[in-house]
Amino acid sequence: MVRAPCCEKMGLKKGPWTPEEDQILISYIQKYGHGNWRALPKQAGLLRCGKSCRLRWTNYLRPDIKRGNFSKEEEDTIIKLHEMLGNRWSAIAARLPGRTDNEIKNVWHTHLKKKLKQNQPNSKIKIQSFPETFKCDAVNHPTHLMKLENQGFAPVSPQQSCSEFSSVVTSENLNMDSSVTVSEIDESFWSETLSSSKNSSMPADYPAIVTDPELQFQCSSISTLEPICSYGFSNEDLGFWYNPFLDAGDSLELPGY
DNA sequence: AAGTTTCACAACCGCCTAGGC
DNA sequence: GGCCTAGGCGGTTGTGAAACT
Repeated sequence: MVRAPCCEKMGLKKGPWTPEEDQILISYIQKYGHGNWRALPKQAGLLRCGKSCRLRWTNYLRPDIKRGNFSKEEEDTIIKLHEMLGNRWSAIAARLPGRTDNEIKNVWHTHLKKKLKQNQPNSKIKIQSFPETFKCDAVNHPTHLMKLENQGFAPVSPQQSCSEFSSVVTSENLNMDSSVTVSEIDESFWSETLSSSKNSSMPADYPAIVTDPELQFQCSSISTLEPICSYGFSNEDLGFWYNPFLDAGDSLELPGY
């Protein structure tokens, strides 16, 4: 692919936008829309590349953008969504009306990452009861790229057959309020897990716990899940755990979300 | 008060993907 | 099917402001 010449070589301007440039862009888009970003700057009389115009509009000038500091609620939402989705800023922004991916990315790197480090030295989730109602305090776990280990609970791993997995997940050695250590795993875990579950002993209708985009938890079956990236599954962007005690369609309570 | 460092955030860069031809 | 382009995304950088020495 032939890369387009950079802005400077084309004699186009870079760097911070002036109020005059902003006004030209706003007026043009209000009048004609932004069907073709590449052609827009020329037609509007701006010495900018289309990409720069698109970024300025989507990140700063759009009328539906919420300016100002993030509220506590918004910060909490970002933290929770980041646990589920990782650095998928646009997916996170889609769930925060009026906020842009760039803004969320910045607030994450400048505030929230530090805040999390200070507040959460240990990565643990708490199992409150199991298996009648699966409850967990998910506030502290870092991302959904994790493996639940020991104390009688583990997600399915590529090496485990269905029966082996069932035997691992028992409630007998789980006490109320017992904790489960969480460790991060590499991205191949989920893709391997999916291929393993599809290839072998995992029944197609094996129940899974699925987090949906609205942060509601529900059960589904593995047959309805599709990989969307190396570490997630679903039609959209979901994390999941297996729980053989649940049937597809069951609902669960997961405080903290 | 002046110089230096740190912080916050806007903007850019380069890669990827979808879609048209 | 291959090429090309536009748009979208996440990572990174640049720069002005604030805090610190």
